[in-house]
Amino acid sequence: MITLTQLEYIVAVDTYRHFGRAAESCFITQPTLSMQIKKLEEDLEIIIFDRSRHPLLPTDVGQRIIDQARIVLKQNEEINNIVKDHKNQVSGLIRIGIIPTMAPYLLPLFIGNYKKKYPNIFIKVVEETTANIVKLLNKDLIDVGILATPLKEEKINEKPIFYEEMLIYANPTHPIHKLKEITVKDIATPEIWLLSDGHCFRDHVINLCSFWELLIASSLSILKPDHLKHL
Amino acid sequence: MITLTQLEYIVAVDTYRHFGRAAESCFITQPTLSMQIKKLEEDLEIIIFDRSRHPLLPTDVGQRIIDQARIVLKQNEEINNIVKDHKNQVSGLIRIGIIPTMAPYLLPLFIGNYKKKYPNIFIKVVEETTANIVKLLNKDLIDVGILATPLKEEKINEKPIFYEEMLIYANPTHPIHKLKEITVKDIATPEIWLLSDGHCFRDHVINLCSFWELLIASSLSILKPDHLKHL
DNA sequence: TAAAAATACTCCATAGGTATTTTAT
DNA sequence: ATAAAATACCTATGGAGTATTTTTA
Repeated sequence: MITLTQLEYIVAVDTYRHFGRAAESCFITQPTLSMQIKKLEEDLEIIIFDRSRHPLLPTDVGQRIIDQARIVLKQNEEINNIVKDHKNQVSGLIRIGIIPTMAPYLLPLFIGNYKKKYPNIFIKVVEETTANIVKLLNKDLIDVGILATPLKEEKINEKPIFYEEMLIYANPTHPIHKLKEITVKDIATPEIWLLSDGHCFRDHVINLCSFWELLIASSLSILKPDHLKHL
Repeated sequence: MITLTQLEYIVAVDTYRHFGRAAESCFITQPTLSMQIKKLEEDLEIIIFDRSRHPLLPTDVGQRIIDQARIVLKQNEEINNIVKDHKNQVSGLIRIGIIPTMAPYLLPLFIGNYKKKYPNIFIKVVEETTANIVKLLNKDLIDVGILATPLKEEKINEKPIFYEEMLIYANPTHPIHKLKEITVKDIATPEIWLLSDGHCFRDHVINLCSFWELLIASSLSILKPDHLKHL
């Protein structure tokens, strides 16, 4: 019979791609972890990890099993949430990944109230790039990511929390003020001031330019907390 | 730590509402079952079953936990399906509940092909009334139900497999032949021939009458296998 | 030749059993 | 009085440990 413990162990090995560190993360020794994983593999008559690769890699079936194991564990965690909810003792750690551009404007809007409502929840915030947040989500090293959508990542469930107009700010004397509609060509100029390369909002502007050929706005307005009043 | 075994046990007790029979269904003795359930209740510091009621009943939290436990177990079962799928050895038991009116016409349309494709699957068919099929589904005593929708049961996922016209068959000399549209009043007559009370198709006709006030058909055409060719 | 995973063995916590008592209709 | 669940006690499987060997970049 498969055990939840075994599922935790294969998920840990998948996360760390290293038996020793995975064992440590589960607060057990490496031989114990090896033993349990071997037992699971023998029970299922399936090789889950290819140890010949370095760093080790799950096999194809192994990956499918691990993905399903993550679902089982998440659903099992829900039981504990039901219990805690019933005892009015919602507690635990919530790990939030957020892009640095949003962090100082978004977090103050809810962290305070949230801590007041759930004093036993600890909130850990990591500021990371979009790409890294996606990686951390996929490895279950964070619980939520706050970033600019859409991601089009299969395993990530997106929930828009607000939409933003994109605006262009220009000097009143700038010729752009006379235009009714602003196209890509009108801002394809070195005069434009964007976030530097690597920032997702820059990518969004670039995407808008290349795909839609019609740019309505710049990314800078995102930073205005006024726009977030309804949160 | 909660174990999958414990989840199976509370689900069994919920299903049978009886420790002895639940234990039997899990192939263990009653004291062992009692012990595990007590242990789970102590671990969670929550009473799951109210033993003072006869037959015993889950508490409110208990019911929420049991419902979640069923989800966890189903998701865990998926791991075995992945394994079997990988070994091209899809096997197991599929329990189908079907209303007697449909059974002899629907089942022959797929059972044969299905058994050919998955020779290691055993199919168990029970013919039951709609109400009983719903009960069996909720208790996980069957895997699928085939019946006339809609049920409006919260926990049951409906998937229409085909729609049927409802037709009225009448003697050529009957005055109904002269009507362009047939309303409830036109068939509110003792002449109508319906399935007897308790049959869901009769209920459907009754519902059509009371809610839509316009009846297009009778239930009898359901029985014509010609209508199922596209399956 | 290091670092990582597997193996050998020991130990003890606990799932499961049998026999019996307690509790509730 | 009877059926059902809880309790007491025993057994043995297997999860987890330490020490060591094997494997491979």
